[in-house]
Formats: sequence, structure tokens, C-alpha cells
Amino acid sequence: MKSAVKAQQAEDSAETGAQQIRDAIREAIVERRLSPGTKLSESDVGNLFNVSRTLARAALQALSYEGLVSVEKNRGAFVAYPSPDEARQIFAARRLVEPGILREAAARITPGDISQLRQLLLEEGRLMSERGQTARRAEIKASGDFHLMLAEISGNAIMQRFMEELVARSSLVIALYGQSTASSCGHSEHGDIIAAIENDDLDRACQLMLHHIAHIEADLDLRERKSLGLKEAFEL
Amino acid sequence: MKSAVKAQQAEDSAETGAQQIRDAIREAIVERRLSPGTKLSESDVGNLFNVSRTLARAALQALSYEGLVSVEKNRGAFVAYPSPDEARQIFAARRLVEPGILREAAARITPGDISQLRQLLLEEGRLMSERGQTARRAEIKASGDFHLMLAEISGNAIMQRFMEELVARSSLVIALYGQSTASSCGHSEHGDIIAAIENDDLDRACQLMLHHIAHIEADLDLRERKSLGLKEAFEL
DNA sequence: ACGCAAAAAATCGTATACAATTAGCCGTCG
DNA sequence: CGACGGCTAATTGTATACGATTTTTTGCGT
Repeated sequence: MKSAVKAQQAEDSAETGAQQIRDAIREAIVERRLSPGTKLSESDVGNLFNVSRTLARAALQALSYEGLVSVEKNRGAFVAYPSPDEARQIFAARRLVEPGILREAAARITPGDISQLRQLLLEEGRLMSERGQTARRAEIKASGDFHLMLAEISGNAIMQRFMEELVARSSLVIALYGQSTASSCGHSEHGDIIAAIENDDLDRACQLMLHHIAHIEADLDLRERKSLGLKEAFEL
Repeated sequence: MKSAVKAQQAEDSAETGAQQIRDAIREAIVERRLSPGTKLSESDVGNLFNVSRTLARAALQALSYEGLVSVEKNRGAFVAYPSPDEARQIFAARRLVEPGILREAAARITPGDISQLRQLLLEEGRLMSERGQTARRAEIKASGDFHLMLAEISGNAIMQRFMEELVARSSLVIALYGQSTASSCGHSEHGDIIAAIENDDLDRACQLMLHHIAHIEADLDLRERKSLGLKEAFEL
């Protein structure tokens, strides 16, 4: 799975400082070590990675393009705090594209791909039973990787990159609005989808995928709670 | 249409130099005043807009995230030169998402939206009959705006941004591989799609959209012609 | 005249420095 | 006692400077 995209700039591909920082921060956000709303000042980021503000700034700008941090002019960068409406749009986008990706992936899937998917599933299950923060974080990533791997199999680098953005932002949304202590993704549903693909039952696989996404979304509490109303917070 | 997205950083929204440059270059690329492969050195861009290399660099980096320019480490930035395979992926992505966007848009479309779409169509037709470079460029933009407006009507800012990227990159592809001198888009097909939406015939609208995209793609010559081989160029 | 190697030029990568804007603080005034 | 105003500190926006890498040129030898 780490063979990820890296589509453009094929040849030299030596990540240029800023990209390393960007990736490190992104990973921290996706694994929820950084909470939504956390301030990411350019100086702090620079000091943390022992680079100049120039590179820190570049990394933050890059993350802002992916929707993972929001930079406010003359105020600074913050880990994105998606509104309930944004959250709905993210999942609407996933419902819109994932069935299509699934179809494309099913059309070109190889036995090797399937065994890789199964292995991912196994790993996911193993992490799920473990205790501890680090296992939990790895599990969060693994459950997203299932969706990303389908995108990779589809062979469309553009859709793959888009899915990476959607999965990452989903992680933020779940961190903010998720209710169940249970992990992010219904684990068994992933297995069902693979099974449907193997049976060449594409329609069923797509339907399962839609249910799966709906299931994740159903676990969210997307009520507008704009800093607790500031009035309602004390009147009750 | 210019009410565009601008989702993040809602409040002050005063574009910060680099963004202005980015938009200017993007417009130049989409309108095909800049050809694929053109070198965009940071110094040149900076001088052209009377800003420092810092801002020029930021703008180019931003464009690289959108896939409109490719930056090669220690070599420079160039207007993207999508490979035939990339071109296919771009159109595959459009086939994958545009029907879905169309369905979402149809669900929330208002009479006002329809009249705006019609007006866009009229403008497009007017420009099509005119002669001259500037009219041609405006037409290119207008034909893309039809698709973008549907995305805007769909109410999903994320899908809208993605469509903006896809339309812009499509323009590059057409510039590179387009054959017919005729414009980029079958104009009448846009009208047919609107008509189908008005008749609440969603399935037909989606089918028309798919045909429309296929039609654009059919006008491309996507054979691998890697700088004409340097040998084959003279042996025939 | 051709090819190769070393130097020169140009360009990018990163750091530092300065200017502009914002946020917090404190003192004064009503 | 609360509110307003200006000042200071912190943070971002932009420019300039320096080092590294690549490309081109140039000059020498064969």
C-alpha cells in the first residue's frame, strides 16, 4: 500500500523537505494525534522539524489544498474543523464516487490484489482486538487503507488522489462528530464487499459499499453545535 | 458563476498575492494562451507579476497540486503535458463523477438556475459564431462553465472543486490531442441535457452526459507520440 | 572537426531578514 | 467600575540572500 500514488514527477521523486513535513503532519492529523482546531503556527512547525519557516509554510499551504488545515489570512493555520455541512458533503462525495471506483477496480482486479486486500483485512482485525493508543491509530489508518486500495486497484491515479483526500477528511469528521467508541469502520462490511467482488456480483458490491458508507455516517452526530451557542451553554 | 466556491477561509477572503498569480496563470492555461510544456521559471513569473520569487514559487506549487503544472526538482516548472494515459484517466474520472453530480444538481435545481444555464448556453452559442482569438478563448471557457455550473448547483463544494480541476485539465488535454478545429464541446448537447433535466428525465440526462463526454473524448488522438521518435521522424 | 571535461551561468532549494497586520495588555478617562 | 484608546508583543506576508544542483558554454586534446 505504501507504493501509493506519487504520480507526477515520476523520476527523481526525492521528497523535497516540505513534502516530508506535509506528509508527517497529514499522518498526525489522520491518526488523530492532532485535534481539529489545533493551531499550527509556522514558527512552531518549523522549529519542530528543524527547518525554516519557509518550508513550514509551504507544508501548511499544501495541507490547506487538501482541506486538512485551514489557513486564515494574517491569523495562522489550524487543523481543519469541518462544519456539519462540510461533513455531509464529504460523505456525499464518497457515496458519489466510491461505487464507480469499485466498479472500475472490480474490472481489473487480479488474484494478487484480492489476497492483498484480504491481508489488509486480517491486519485490520488484528489491530482491532488489541488495546492501546498506537494499535488504535494503526487501526484507523488500516480501515481507510481498504478504501484507498480499491482506488489504487482501479488504476486511475486521479481518482486515487481524490479518495486520499476524502478518506483523510473523513477521519477528521469522525474525530469531531463520531459517537461510538467503536472504531471508524464496520470491519466485517469490508469483508462482505470483497466477497461480493469475488462472486462477480458487482451490483451487490456497490450496494454494500453504499450501505457501508451510510453506516459510518450514521454513527455521526451532525447537529450544529457552534461552540455550544454561547447562550444555550449556560441557560439550561 | 463567479460566486464560485472559496469555501475555506470564508471571512476575509482577500486573495493573498500568490493566489492572484495562481489564478492568472491558471486562466492563461485553461484559455490555452500557455501551451503544454512551456517553461515557467520562478524568476520569470516573479518578474512578470512584479513580485518576489517567493510568491511566484507559491503560485506554481499551488498549480502543481491541481495538476496544471508539473514541477521537476531542481529543473523548474512547466505547463503540464498530460500523457495519453493521464488523458484517459481524466476523462474516466469525468465519466465517473459527472452523472452523479448531474443527479444531485437535478434534485435541487431551481427555475432561476435553469434560466442561468440557458443564458450560459446562449452566450456560448454567440461566441461560437464569432471570429477571432479572444472570442475563441471565451468560448472555451464558457463550454467548461456549463459543467462547472452543474457542479455548483449540486451544492457540494468538494465535488465542485474537483470538477474545476477536471475541467481545467481537460482543457490541457484537448489542447494537446484535440483534432477537430471545431470547439471543445458539442454545443447542442449541452442544450439537450438541460432539456432532459427540465423534463425530469434523469436517466436520459445522465445518458446524454455520458455521450457528451464520450463525444469530446472521441475527438482526441491519444496515440503515444513521444516527440516523434527522433528516428521515425525522418525515415519515412 | 569532433568529443569530452571543466568552468560558468542559470535555476531551484532553503534560510534569514524586514514589513505589515493582528491580538493582547495596560493605563487613562468617563 | 466599565469602556475606550493606544502601545507592545507575537504572528503572518513578502522580499532578499546564500548554497546546491543542473544546464550550457567553452576550451583543450586527439
